[in-house]
Amino acid sequence: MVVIPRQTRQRAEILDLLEDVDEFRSAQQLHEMLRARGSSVGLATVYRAVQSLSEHGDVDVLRTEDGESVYRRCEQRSHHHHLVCRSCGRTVEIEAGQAEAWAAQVGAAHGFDDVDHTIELVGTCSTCRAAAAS
Amino acid sequence: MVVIPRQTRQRAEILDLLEDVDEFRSAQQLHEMLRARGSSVGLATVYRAVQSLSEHGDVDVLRTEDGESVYRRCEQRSHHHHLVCRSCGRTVEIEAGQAEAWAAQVGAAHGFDDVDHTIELVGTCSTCRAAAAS
DNA sequence: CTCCTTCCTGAGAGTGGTTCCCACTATAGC
DNA sequence: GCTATAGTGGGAACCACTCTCAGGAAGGAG
Repeated sequence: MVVIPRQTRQRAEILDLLEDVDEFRSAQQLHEMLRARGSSVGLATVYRAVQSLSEHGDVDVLRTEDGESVYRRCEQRSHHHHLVCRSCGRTVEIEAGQAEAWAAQVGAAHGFDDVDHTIELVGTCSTCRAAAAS
Repeated sequence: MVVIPRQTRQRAEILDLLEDVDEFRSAQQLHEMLRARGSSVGLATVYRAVQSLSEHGDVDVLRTEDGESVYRRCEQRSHHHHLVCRSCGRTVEIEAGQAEAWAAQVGAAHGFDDVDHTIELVGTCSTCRAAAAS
């Protein structure tokens, strides 16, 4: 019942690009980067690709403060969370076992089942802090 | 330097409505509810009101899964988090001291400053679970 | 109470991210 | 190769949200 996406030039190029990028990027940014690389992929195709990739767990999705979806290919394929620099976008993948245990416990205490959690951290990384101080 | 918004019929009606509503609601939903009540307030005004209210900490904002902003007047005016039923929208305000301590600690461990956190929980409440089981 | 400044309101136009439509093209199994 | 089928792309459509700007109301000064 699992549908395997067809292997096309476009998907390959998008995956290649994602390998080279370390920060969360929007579909539009990815599209622009592809064009800058000289490859032509339609914007709609980029949207379809990142969407399908995220459904398969191959990329992670975040929503920015202004509602834009941003994507990133993470090292860890298993469930994890992110600590993102609000200035440069540098991203650290973090384990949140402790916070997740707390979430499950709080949910249970209020009689809730199947509790999903959204946990994301945003801060200023040491590099950007040093740059700002100068 | 704090700007106090002028007191108008529209803002009063929106606040009144928010008092009566217990779930997170979008600006558009609030607008519709106002019209249903017989009061006419422009959609733009609803957007402006909830935005200003949220900036003043009088209402809480959440982003739904599809990127829509939803608003709710909470009991606690101090910082807190939410456990929301994915089926009926029932909302419980929760303390997250434990999770916040964890967030600050993780941030510090990676050299990040001014770490903000987004922590929201979604589950199925006992009432909805019972209803689904029947 | 009245005037006047300033802010608020609202209808519609504009914006921007995302999805849809659909004719065309490329993939993968045979 | 051939064919069925899925993917592609450009533009239109969509939708939440914001802006514009002229008219109206709030509230302080006198």
